[in-house]
Amino acid sequence: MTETKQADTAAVYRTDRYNPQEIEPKWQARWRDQRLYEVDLDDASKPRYYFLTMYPYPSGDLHVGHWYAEAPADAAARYRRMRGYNVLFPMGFDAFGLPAENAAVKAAKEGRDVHPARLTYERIARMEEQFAQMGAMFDWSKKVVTCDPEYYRWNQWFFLKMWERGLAYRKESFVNWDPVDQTVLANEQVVDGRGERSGALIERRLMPQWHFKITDYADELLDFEGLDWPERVKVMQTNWIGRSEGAEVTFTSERGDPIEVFTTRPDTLWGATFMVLAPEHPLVASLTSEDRRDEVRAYVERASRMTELDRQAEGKEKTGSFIGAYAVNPVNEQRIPIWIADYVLMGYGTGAIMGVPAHDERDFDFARRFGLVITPVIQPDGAAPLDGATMEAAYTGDGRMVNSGPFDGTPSGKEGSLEGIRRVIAWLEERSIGSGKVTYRLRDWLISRQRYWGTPIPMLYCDRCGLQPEHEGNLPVLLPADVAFMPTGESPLKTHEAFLRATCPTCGGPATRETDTMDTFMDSSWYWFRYLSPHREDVPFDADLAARWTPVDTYTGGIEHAILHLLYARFFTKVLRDLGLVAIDEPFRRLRNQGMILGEDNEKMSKSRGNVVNPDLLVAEYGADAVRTYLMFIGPWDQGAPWSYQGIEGVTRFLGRVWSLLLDPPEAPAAGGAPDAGAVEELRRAVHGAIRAVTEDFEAFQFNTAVAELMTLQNAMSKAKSGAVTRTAAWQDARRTMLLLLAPIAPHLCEELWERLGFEGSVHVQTWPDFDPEALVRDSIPMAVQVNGKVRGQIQVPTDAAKDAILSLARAEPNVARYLAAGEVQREIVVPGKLVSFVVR
RNA sequence: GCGAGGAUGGCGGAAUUGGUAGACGCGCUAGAUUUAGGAUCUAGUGGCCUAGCCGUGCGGGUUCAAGUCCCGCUCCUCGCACCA
Repeated sequence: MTETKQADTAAVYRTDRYNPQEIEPKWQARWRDQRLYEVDLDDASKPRYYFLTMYPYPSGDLHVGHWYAEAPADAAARYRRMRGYNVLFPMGFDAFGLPAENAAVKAAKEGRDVHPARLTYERIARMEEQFAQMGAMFDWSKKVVTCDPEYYRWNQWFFLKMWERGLAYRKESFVNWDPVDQTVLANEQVVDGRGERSGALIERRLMPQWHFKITDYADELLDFEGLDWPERVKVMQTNWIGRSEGAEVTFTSERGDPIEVFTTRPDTLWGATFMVLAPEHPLVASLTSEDRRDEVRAYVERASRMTELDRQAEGKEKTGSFIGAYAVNPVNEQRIPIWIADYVLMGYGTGAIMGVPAHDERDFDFARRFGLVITPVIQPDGAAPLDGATMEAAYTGDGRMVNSGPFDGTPSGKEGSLEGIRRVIAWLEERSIGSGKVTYRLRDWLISRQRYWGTPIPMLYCDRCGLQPEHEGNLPVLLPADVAFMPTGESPLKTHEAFLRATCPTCGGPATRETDTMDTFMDSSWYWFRYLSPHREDVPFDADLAARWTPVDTYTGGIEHAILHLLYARFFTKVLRDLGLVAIDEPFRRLRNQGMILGEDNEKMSKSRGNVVNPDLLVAEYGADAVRTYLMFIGPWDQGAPWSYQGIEGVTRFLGRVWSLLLDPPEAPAAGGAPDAGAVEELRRAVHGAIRAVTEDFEAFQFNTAVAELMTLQNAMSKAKSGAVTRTAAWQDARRTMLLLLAPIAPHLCEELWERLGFEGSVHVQTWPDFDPEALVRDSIPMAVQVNGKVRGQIQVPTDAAKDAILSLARAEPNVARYLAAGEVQREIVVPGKLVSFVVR
């Protein structure tokens, strides 16, 4: 009888080493079958928490970067759920976009037929399988796929609403043309003069394009009040919006044409000795004198042909051309020459500037290059009077106004006193020659793309009625499936007869459909609302659910979206608010960015370098839990780190140790078998210390130290483990706590152990443990003793008895005892667990 | 140039309000086990001229006490950059 029982016990415990390949698929299937992660959005019994991670583009393969983005986020979401929240953690796919279309074009070149839709849905299916391997708690019942007509019809619907409000408009303008991808790009998508995706040199072209009026919201977008966002993201957006305050002043050509300029230094108006217009400025042609015509035309043409990169490559070396005309400076009636130069940009301010070489570095360079007059009008205090003929650089600092008519002597500048600037603006306004003005670097969002694989813009061209919006009832304007991709890369919509043919919603006559599609950033500007009701056909999203579930509590994703996506998403949320669809101003309350995983060689992973780490192989080799744990342990999440195979071996060992630590039968009890009270106390302390530390780490997104704490707990438990200790309640508590704390990180392992140890239910629906502060208090702790900064020894100190500490010290340190006796101790500083210092005279 | 962040062992990285720097892991060393290797376990591991001294990029400062605070530098990463 006894023998049988022992054999049974052994059978339970003898497993078996930790084998993730066996347990992980089992639990993934069970969680799916039990619908463990489906969220009831109407459950009001618990506080709501919306945890969102940026949805991926369906490239067809989950790489380590996806794991790095999603696995720690999943752990954080699981933690939040264990804290008692009803957590929504959805996932979807950003499914429109160029790669799929380019694949189709490439196939067409090779005589094969590949449709982007088929390709995209295949890739999505494959990536969903890979996502399942991660063991994440995504609620797939809320899945959003942006190339589904049920999704993109709402892009079209929003577009129409924005059209009605004047927030969407079509305008001919200079645009960034990507000759490789055969489409225009938003300013945000041009990096160093090259296309963000293709890397091709961007050309400037004048084309009619669709825009969203994001500039209407520039000021509001500068306000990050109440947002818990990384500083650098806020700074990047602020710089991008580029607000500057100044004045708009009207100069006049000799002939009488008004020429507006923008300046941030109206206090330097008296120092304007020339004007510069952008080469594209509309007045250039008419103002240019006969004798300068050829040269000016040549300059304009050269500038227009230049790519953005060429313009930048010119560096500080200024070029320009005098146009043979003069303007009158309205403040002092001075006659000044008008030039054109490409350092003046048509797209910023008014496309024209006043040249104040004495107080602007660029104007100074330009004046020096072309021998123009330099007249100082700001005199720095306590310096020799500035002389335009001998100045070696522009003076951009503060000083007193000189040579400035009624303002002479006024303190002025950007740094200290703004008095001069303020008074000059008031003076300009009185005389109606200028006014205070705020200018932004931000341009309107160019949303049209000359591509097929995107949301068709629901607009029509009618010969009789002109530009007309499609009827709401006719939405969605479907992308035709039967298209032939041309090797040229040109959008097949342009030649698709059935798509082009439409009926004018106003006159009923024939009309032609717009063939441009929308930027895919449109799709990602509102997808988190759609997760709440992904299949509603009557509204883009359930307003009631949106009211309860948004703004998103925590949003995570890559820093590369600091400007593009995040700025558009904020803009769009404000538009939705103004359309009366939501009541919030900001979409994401808390934002956290993960860094990048580099190859083992500390370089960016790339096929050509051969340093790519394949997560599928990692899962096969180490298991998903090990991959998750390692990615969380590898370093601070926002920083990223180089991959290390030795590193993942380390966490694999840790998980294996947890496995055998919790399952293996204890050694035979020592003689007598009474547990050592000190050891039990030490174990309790380790357990509660871990609860406190891991909790804090999860709150702060410090996953690396959370894992480190659990390793420390494992070490403490291994040390404490003995036959006697394992019979105590403290050991039971330690086992349970270890599983609860580790569950968000290594969900499969913990679920398996939870079951094997006979605990109730699923570990993932348990409540996160609280730590007991009492458990952390030591009755006696070692302290270093420091006197006037020198460590003089170590003593055991009862925490609640500073007096005793002094007495102990007095015994240990004769010198201090002497001071004490002499009453010379000024104060003592006792820091529990740290050290004791004494300050003596 | 402007803005943000950073510099800590052989490596990745830890260090509430200033309180015994180097947690945790990797690597390394020794031992146990093993026919051997691997795996696993145990102990050790900042440096040095080792009763002690020196150590957190450099130079000053504040403090009983500085990786942490202040002043002045150097270097690195990222973002923006002729924006008037």
